[in-house]
Amino acid sequence: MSSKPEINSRATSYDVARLAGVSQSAVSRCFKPGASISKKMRDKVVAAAEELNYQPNAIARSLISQRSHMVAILISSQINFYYPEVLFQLSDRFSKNGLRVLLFTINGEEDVADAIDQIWQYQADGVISASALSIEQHQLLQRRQIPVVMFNRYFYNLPTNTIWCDTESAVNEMISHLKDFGHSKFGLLRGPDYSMVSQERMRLVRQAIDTHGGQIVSESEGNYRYESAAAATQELMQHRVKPTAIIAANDMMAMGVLDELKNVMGKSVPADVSVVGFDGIWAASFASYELTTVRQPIGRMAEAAVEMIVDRIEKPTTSTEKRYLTGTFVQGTSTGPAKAK
Amino acid sequence: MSSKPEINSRATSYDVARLAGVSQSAVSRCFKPGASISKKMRDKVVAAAEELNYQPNAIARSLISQRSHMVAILISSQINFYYPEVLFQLSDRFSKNGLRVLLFTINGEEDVADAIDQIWQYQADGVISASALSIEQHQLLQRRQIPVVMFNRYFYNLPTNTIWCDTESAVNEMISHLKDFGHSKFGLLRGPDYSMVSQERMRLVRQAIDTHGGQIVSESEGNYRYESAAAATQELMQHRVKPTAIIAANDMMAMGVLDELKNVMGKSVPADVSVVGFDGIWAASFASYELTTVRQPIGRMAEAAVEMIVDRIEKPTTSTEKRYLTGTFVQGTSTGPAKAK
DNA sequence: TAAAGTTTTGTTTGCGAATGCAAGAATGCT
DNA sequence: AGCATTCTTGCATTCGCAAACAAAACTTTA
Repeated sequence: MSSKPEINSRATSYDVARLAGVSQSAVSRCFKPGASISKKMRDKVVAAAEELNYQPNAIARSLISQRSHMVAILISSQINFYYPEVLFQLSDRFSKNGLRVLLFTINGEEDVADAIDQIWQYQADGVISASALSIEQHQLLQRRQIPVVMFNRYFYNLPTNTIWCDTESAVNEMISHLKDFGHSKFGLLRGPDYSMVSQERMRLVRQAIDTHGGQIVSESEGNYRYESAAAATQELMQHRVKPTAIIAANDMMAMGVLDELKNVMGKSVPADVSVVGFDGIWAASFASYELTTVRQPIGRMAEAAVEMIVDRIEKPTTSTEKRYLTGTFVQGTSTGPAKAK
Repeated sequence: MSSKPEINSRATSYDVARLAGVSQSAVSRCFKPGASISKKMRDKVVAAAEELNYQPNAIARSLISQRSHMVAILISSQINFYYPEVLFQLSDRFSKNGLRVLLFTINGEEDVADAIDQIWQYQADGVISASALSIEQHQLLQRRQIPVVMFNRYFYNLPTNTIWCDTESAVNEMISHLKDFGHSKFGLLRGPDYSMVSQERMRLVRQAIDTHGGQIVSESEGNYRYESAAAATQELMQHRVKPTAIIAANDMMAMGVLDELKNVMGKSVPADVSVVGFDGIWAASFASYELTTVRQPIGRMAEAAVEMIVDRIEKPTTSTEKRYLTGTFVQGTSTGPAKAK
């Protein structure tokens, strides 16, 4: 209340107890929600605590209670607007749930290993992984009994907690939408071949193309990053039969494709070529792009991830679960009628 | 080494000590760099530790050593590509310095207050603030003896540790560049008026315009966000004397201006209007924008911030310091010759 | 009003590692 | 060899709080 310019050394629960004339355990109870304590006692303690500017030491509390109330987030530090969106969504929600975020930005395999050690050392209550994680690393965390939720990651035949975006019907809509515009020659810009997300997206795309008719006239592999799209676009367009629509495995690359087409190759989008992506990142909706895409419900996915990890922390024996949230088809202006031959 | 599918309960230094036939303090010393310990002892301990998969408990270590090796980062969760860039740069560097990042994404005043409490409770060793922080809140942290480094924030007349980008000469270059292109009628899109960054940038812009000649024909205020640029652009362009160049207080808004001009108002950039921004965010370099801008050396600034906070943690009595890193003028294609009248 | 039940409070121990101190081992020096 | 010096090691204590248990205070009920 009053401003205190002087330097306080940190007050402990004993200091508060002494000032309030009660025992240390009373102070502890006063700060533990749901503990049995009388109003009179609480008032006394609170008054003393305020006087001393006391706040419980979370470190000590973590040590004794074996619960740090910290959750680790592993996230790729790759320059891809998708990740920051996920991260901020997760972080906002964790703080609303009374959990602190221990952030690990991942640049490579060795960063993950390091992060896993730190998670263990800091007794993180749980882990959300939105970055590459090997099966071994996942198992290591399991052995250490740390709940893990994979965000848009997956292992076949392994019991993992996963939040996944189901894009099947949206992909169907997307291809149908392109078909309606008269597209039948597609160019595919895949993500890295090891990426399950890319594999799945491309599988659904092929399946939908089979269903609706049309053919894939050229293919290329990118690394999900904006920069990788330039060369890939050239490759896709140099094919003898040119695609009239390019399907990129994520928005970031789709933006790169669009930029390469429009600003480097002098093509017009969608008049000459249509472009679609995946993710529904914010930047894809900018007027310069207005991508047609399959949007992940990132907010809801983050929500679900937080719920799931909180459950697993509270009840570690809960069996694993995969939650599929449905992606939605978003029509932008990057798609239009196929150019007449 | 060998794969151990069974569930280990966590080993403590006592377990290791018992297995190695030494005292607990020997184990502790073995894991403390620079402690006095013989090779024979170290080998014994390391062997036992590996056998038990032991890693020191950072929580316990923090409690006794009064050093958590965690640094808090306060960062606005506003949708502005600048922040994620800063955050990832900081995070990557902290992990290289053996510090963990406790992330606080900030949505409003009350989030900051909450974060400050958590920082105190978790005994964070230091704080990097790249979000709004009131003087009172800053002082509270000072009273609690927690080193703070402000990232692109500032208080007049207060001893604070600050990393700041000095854009004076770059702004000069920018205006001179516009002048060379024949621009003399400028539209200013300010950031929020309380923002020191915006104040400073606009001050330098006005000063440079005074120096090089030219006039500000219209002004508007935005909130640094992409969306706020649309209406502001309309406002700027509806003036009786239309600006031939628009100067936005950050790239995010400059991108919005560009999009509004090109994609909504049907203008051409830079043929009809030139646009410039500030920050030098990655997205501003995309082919659809290629903004002319004043780039902050974000990497070096992050580096400096980390260095500074590490110094302050190691030697808390070090006097405060402001470090000004020089921004650079970056010429894109969003600027060109002023349209003949 | 006294016994039984309920709630509140205090006492004590322990979470897991770091560290000052003192004892013990190893080394240097004459 | 004998003594001083340096290096290692173990013992005991400490960090700040939580929680099991015991003791005390307060309610209820017959």
